[in-house]
Amino acid sequence: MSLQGANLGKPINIDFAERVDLFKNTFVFEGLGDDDIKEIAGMAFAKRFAKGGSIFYQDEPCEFFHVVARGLVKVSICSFSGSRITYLLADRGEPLNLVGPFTGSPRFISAEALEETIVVHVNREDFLSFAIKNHVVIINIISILGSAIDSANGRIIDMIEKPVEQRLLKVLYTLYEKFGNTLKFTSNELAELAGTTTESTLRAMGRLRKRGIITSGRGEVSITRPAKLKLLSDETLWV
Amino acid sequence: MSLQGANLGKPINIDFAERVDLFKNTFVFEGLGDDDIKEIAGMAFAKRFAKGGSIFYQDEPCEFFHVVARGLVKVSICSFSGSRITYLLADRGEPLNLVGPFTGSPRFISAEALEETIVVHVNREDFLSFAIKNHVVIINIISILGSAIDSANGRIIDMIEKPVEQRLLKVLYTLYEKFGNTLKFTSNELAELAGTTTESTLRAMGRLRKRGIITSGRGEVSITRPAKLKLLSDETLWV
DNA sequence: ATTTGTCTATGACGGTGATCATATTCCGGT
DNA sequence: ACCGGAATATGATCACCGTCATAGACAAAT
Repeated sequence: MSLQGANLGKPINIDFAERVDLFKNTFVFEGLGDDDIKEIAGMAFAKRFAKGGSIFYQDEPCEFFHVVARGLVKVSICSFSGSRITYLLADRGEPLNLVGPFTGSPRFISAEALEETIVVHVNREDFLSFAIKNHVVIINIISILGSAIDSANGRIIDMIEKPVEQRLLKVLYTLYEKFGNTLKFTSNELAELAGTTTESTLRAMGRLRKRGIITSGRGEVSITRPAKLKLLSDETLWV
Repeated sequence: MSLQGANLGKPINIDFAERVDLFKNTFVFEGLGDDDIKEIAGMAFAKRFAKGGSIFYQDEPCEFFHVVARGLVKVSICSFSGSRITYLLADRGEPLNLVGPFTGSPRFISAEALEETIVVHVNREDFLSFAIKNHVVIINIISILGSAIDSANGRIIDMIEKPVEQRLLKVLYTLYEKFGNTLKFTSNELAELAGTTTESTLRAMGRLRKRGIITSGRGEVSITRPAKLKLLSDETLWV
């Protein structure tokens, strides 16, 4: 159980060239010239987080713009009563917080490393003035936020009209497209994506196993019939 | 039943001064100087829509930035199977589409006038270059989008952990804060906000009526005990 | 005045899935 | 090597709520 402040991340040095390479693969910066990329890369510094480490916590004011350089980060939102949904699974090149840098105010999300992870930070104000100077960045951010809103609304509709099993299929197919055949997630993590309980996820997975669509072991699921999966889950999420 | 293109809205003239006044009350433009407000107001023109009229329809590419000048507009998203959730109830000063102008691409939302309504339009490109020139606008937009994302995620969690009645309480309290004691909405419209069916909404309303929290008539609900309502629905939505 | 459609209202039914409980397996830490 | 915690697995229960059906009230239209 990762207590707040338990794993704050250790500063770590990564090459300027490596940071440039990272930002060239970051969608938010797509459309920028090399010089601009270098400018923002020059302001960035990195931290390393162990599995389970907390990159930021809900209700903390936003100080940095974060981009994952290596590893995998789960961004999730948790209710008072304890239910939690994960909202983004960010790997290399994906930012963790697009809104925070603009408002500075805390939001109800927290970010946790799902494996050994390196996250690159840029000071909020630096990122802000850089974004404002470079319109492309703004447009990219707004279009990503638009997708996020669409996705969230889609999930609401799915909660209304789709049974657990179909939501899980959608989750699995989305993850398959992003991470490939072998998905290193626990049933609990999948449940947080599908908006259901661990038990229901386990039961649904049992059925999918019987139908030969997946195999599963402790902390991992393998897609054996992607084509069938695709067929069954017509749409995908944005995760 | 409003068929596509049935009510496209009639061009209508409204004073320059009136447009300026509108934009001064539009949160997206908060922080702008008078001259800037006048500049964007100069580019705006208005249309009138009858009750039930369609301001824009899903899958249409975005051509304009829209702001409600008078009346009330329901922005909603509809699934293939027909379930629909309403995502925004916009009255005077509220924009209908913040993302569209930046991407230009169609999104899965549609906007319908709930009463006699006047909507002010600005050409997408005009609005875009204006926003980019004026950083405050960008920051305002991004912070609104952030709220929208938070709200949508909150609704997902509510779908998981709150029963219909509590979701309805939240909807009613939110509407009460925005529109006052008398809410001119049908049970079906409330259902689309609470993420449930018309029948379940009607049943829940019956219970609230028995508890003396509301009274209701055809197409309208009145809040008789706001304090109790507030107490029961600890949080509010962003609608 | 009659009709038509929308909105409200309520009953009956049945399934889904959350909750609680228990058992077993697997992995990591000491 | 042992122990403890986490993850998987599965059963039993039951309330919520979606679906279908029916009926009446009200408003607007012809």
